[in-house]
Amino acid sequence: MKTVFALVDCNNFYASCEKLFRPDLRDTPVIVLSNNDGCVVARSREAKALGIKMGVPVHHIRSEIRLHGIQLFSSNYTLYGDLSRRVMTTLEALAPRVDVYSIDEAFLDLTGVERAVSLESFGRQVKDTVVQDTGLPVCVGIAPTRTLAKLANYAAKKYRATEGVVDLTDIGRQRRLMALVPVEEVWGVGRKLSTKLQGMGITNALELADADPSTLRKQFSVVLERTIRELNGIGCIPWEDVPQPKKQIMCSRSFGSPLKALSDLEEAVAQFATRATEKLRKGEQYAGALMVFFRTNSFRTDLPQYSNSASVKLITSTQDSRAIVQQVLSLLRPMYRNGYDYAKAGVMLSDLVNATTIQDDLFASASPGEGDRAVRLMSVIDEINRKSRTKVRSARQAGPSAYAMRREHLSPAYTTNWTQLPSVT
DNA sequence: TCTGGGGTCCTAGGACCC
DNA sequence: TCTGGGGTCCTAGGACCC
Repeated sequence: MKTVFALVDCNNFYASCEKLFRPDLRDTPVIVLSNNDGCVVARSREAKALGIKMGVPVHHIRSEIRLHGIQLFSSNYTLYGDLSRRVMTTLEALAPRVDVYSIDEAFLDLTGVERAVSLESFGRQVKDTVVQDTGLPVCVGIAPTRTLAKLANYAAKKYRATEGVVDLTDIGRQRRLMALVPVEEVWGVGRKLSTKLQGMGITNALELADADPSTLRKQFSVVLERTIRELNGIGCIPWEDVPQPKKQIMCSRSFGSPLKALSDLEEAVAQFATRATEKLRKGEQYAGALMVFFRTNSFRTDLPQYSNSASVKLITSTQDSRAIVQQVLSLLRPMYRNGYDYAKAGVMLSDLVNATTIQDDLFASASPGEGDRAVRLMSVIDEINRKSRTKVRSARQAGPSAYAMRREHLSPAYTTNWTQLPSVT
């Protein structure tokens, strides 16, 4: 049976989430900002039409914001995460297999669907059901491979006549569309690669599809070879039946205002280490290595710059916040230099393993039972932190206000906090 | 004044071994 | 002038994704 994928992708996801609870903004241009209200990370249809670009620093577009009355929102990941779950739940009821690819998109397995109903009408059903259940608009691209489904979704978004659904299972249709799509729009072809490809005369998706895969593999990499095959309808990215465990966990932030003192940086990285370890325990994993980094603001070329990072392999894999915080701090201290404005820092946990593959430290001095006690302590802390507003934390972690993120345009937690439910008046 | 955060995969090149 | 060869493992960094 022919494999068929659908890619369902929410339209302007973060901006749509914000508009969902603000019907008064229905036709108003809306943009959502990154952490610290730094860059534009999402734009409503109206904001795109005004030429607001993805990723621009918000202070570069102050005049457009004033001129057009663009509404700003600080990113509200609690809200987006909750609405994302609702969308995915709806999709899981519609298709036998759903692969959640990111917060706002998922691949559906539509293999065999065609025997019951046309793919296009199934796509419309998906789109209508999601908007009915969640209020969020989506587009649906249908094709024999993931890369072509991405392309179909691109067309569904770009061409209004499609009404948000494109069935790209027909080869003639694939080729006609590919001839219209610039090569940089192909999934897996980024800025660097598209510049090089254009230099070779490959400017659209069709020219890439018709290029020789093994030649381009030698010149670039196996990734591009796979992309070419996928454009030709040969699937190279199969279904994963078991979700793959994470391989690394990152926690990093830019600071709302720069930090100078070692003690401030210590507080920050201790907090990142703690949060990263919480994620680790949530996935029931143990870290075998960790890395800490920090840096000044590289955009401030007028200021002295310094950045550094260090990593260490742990003798015993752990999920104990105290051990990880202690390691992170002992890496940080010798790298610290006085006299700089530090703008960002982070902690990365890697070499992640699950409990059954964990290897004990032959030379560990801990008495029997020590490990169990640590595990119990951590799970009690996690439980308290889940339930309570006042967090339990180690003495090293910063209090909530030490270097608070700028979030001047934050919307309420409409769906996850009883006190912030939307009200109808 | 002000420029995000969190991931994955692949490759090249060095270290080491016989 | 000529400077072994080939395998494995690991790491850092690049490129991509959303």
